Amino acid sequence: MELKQLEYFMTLCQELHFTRAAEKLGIAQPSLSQQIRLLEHEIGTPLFDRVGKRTAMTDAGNILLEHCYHIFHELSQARAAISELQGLKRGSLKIGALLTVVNYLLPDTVIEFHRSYPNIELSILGLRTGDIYERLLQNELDLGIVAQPMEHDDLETVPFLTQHLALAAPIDHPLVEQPFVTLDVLKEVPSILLPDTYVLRQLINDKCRTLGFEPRPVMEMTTMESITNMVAKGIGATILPKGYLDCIGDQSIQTIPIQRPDLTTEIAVVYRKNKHLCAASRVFMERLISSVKSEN
DNA sequence: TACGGTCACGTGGATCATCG
DNA sequence: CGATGATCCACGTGACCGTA
Repeated sequence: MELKQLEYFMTLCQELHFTRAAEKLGIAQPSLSQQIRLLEHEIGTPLFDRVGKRTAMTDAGNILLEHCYHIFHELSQARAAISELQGLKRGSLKIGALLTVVNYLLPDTVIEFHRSYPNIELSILGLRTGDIYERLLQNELDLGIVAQPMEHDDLETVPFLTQHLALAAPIDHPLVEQPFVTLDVLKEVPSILLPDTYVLRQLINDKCRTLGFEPRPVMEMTTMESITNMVAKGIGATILPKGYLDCIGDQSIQTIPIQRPDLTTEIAVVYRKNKHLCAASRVFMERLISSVKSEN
């Protein structure tokens, strides 16, 4: 059964005359007869009584007509809903972002986006890099925000920020007098770091290895918030994104730049190549990138 | 990407049935 | 019996699909 046949059927119901209905539809009369016959064949019962030259609707025809009104109404509703979606009036947007960027990189963009498009349902999930890639590939996320993006055939990557890492030490620590530190500092100072399943920690490990040592933190914790709490309490120092440290502005913590080597991570938006990038995803991505660029 | 086969659909003419 | 309208049938056209 095709929509075209239902359209022909509805016109014939209005006219109850094959020739006039065909003229109204802009087709030849035999075509109309043929399509109505196909429809009747598919349904398995006559929709019209042909009594001589008179055409009248059967009970089955009346029932189908009633349903046709619903079908075409639903269709017009669907068209309206889709056009609203394209106009960002409704819909949903699911973003998976690294825990290390959720707290300080996204809030401004999220707030601004929500104010502009309050009817878009926004989900921001703090996830680890591997989970972000996995969920993107399973179509569970619209956008992913990752550090140190990897190449993947099915994923598009848009780098938008080079994030500098810095040492965070308790305010009364002797190191805070120095204008900068080198990574060797991790050899002497007790440190609190993310576990080595985290991209940020892997980066620190790699850089330390090039300097000929392995970092030995006194404590490992999975959230940046808990790590900075420990630093503020004087347990040790840590290495975290400078942007995050500036953002929390904890008075009991001093941020010291790291030099030789510079420690940076590339932050990127990632999305599926073959998936239609909806208007909400596109707008969010553009706003995030422009907000980060205006701050740097 | 070009080509050929298949299929669905529309058209026009012929035919049939019915009405006045 | 002529006018009108529905159906049948052959044919043309375009879309789609598989293949080289």
